[in-house]
Amino acid sequence: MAALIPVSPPYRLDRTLSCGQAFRWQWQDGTATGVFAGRQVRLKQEQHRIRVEGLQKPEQLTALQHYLAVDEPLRTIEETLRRDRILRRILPHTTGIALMRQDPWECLVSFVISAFNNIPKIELTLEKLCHRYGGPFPSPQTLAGARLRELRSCLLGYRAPYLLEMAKRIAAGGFELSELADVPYAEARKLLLTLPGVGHKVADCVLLFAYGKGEAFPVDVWVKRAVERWYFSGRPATEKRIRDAARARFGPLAGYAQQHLYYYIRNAVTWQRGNTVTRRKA
DNA sequence: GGGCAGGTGTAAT
DNA sequence: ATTACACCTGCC
Repeated sequence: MAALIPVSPPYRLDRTLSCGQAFRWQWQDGTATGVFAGRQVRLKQEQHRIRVEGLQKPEQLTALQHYLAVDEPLRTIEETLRRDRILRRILPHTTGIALMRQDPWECLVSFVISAFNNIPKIELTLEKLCHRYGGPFPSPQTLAGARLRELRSCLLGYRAPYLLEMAKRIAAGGFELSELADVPYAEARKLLLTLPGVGHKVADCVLLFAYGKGEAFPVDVWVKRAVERWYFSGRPATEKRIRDAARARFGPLAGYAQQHLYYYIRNAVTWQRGNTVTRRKA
């Protein structure tokens, strides 16, 4: 049984799902496959709507709409971003990206794993975690009861203790993820930084991709390169300087600016080198 | 086979 | 506040 989600331009499902904010959607033949609400789901955009296969209940569809952020005012957002002369040049290649509203716990785990790692292995690790601990995604309680050795067998490497300690703290009620939603960006960031394995970059990813805090500007190696090249005349700049500059320039749309810069520089490199992006085989 | 890959923790300045 | 260095492990 298929359902339809209406979308308005310039929303683009392909760019939204493959701009680095979510790791668990596989894309092939114009269709995205992934897990949502505990079910295998297939998504395909047909002009002004998204065809959804795999969901039964109306409330699951509503939740999916929320997750995909199809209601984001992208037209207005991109219009504002185009006032920046760099983004004005980039946007034709990146238009349609929406910041999703992911589950905070899943997002947190995903990006702790992402540190000093590569994308195929991050995806593989998440798959192994879900497979070994069952469910659509292992809860804090489940991971809190896991054995360190067992976690390591999911390719977590040195990150396994971080995940275990984080899960224990959250499961024991020592850190309430849901409460961060109402906490302002700066304070929520400080709180996230107290978790093991969470540094500036991961904290900003979670604040942006799960809590919708638009001031967040995650600086990874790619965004660093992009900002140095296009905003600092090719001069090296510290991570903090880059973040401060971004917040000053883009304010609450810093996160959107980051997504467009990231998506563009990653793909530009790919285009130059001739389609050598490493994607894990299905 | 050696180096690389979406940073973070730790120690020292 | 800023900087240097080690780090699991699969993959190219």
